[in-house]
Amino acid sequence: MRRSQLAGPVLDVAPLLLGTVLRTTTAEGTVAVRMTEVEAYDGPNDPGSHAYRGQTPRNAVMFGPPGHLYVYFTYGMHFCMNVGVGPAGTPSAVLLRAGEVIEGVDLARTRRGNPTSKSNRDLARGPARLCVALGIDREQDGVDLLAKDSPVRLLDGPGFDGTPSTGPRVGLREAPDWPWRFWIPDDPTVSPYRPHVPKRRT
DNA sequence: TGCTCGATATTCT
DNA sequence: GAATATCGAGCAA
Repeated sequence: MRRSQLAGPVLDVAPLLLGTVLRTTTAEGTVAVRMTEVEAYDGPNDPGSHAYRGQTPRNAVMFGPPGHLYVYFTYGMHFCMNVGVGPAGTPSAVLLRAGEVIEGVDLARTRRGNPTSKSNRDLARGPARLCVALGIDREQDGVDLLAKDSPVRLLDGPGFDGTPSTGPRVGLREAPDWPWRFWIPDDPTVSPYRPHVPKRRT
């Protein structure tokens, strides 16, 4: 993966990220994940995007140059991670939804809090789980994924060679029918589809 | 197996 | 005040 590739239209870039390897290195050790599921968010044209209503302190990274990490905190409890794509000033991003842990499995299991009873496929199955397994939080917001000394790196690699499956994005209120979710067909680490359900108050 | 519910940052109304 | 790009514990059937 090169930065020039990430500068393209988000719907072209999103499937390219399938099968690529993301590696984090911290004092605890190294964890690497092969991406199996992503979603595209097309900045100002997409009512489901955090950037749809303009720049805020939280989403500022999406407005910068491509190849930087956008991390946000949601539901009072969870982190999710995106790769900023498109040229600077275009706030498009690809949400990383799921992956397969291929390096540092023991550390990932420890971070997920259950070293024995969960199978490996659940370690990074879902965007919040992916962040936990990789040790991602707001500290990593804005890091350059293509810099050699970065704590979070998108590695150069072949990526997924086949035809990705597509479908509606998960859990969105706005534009739930746009098929901007991409995943590797038949991969067991792809997260289950959950439609948006409005929260009920008492 | 399939539901309801809580955790509470950030943004929007 | 209310909704949200979520997850998993706890409970009913």
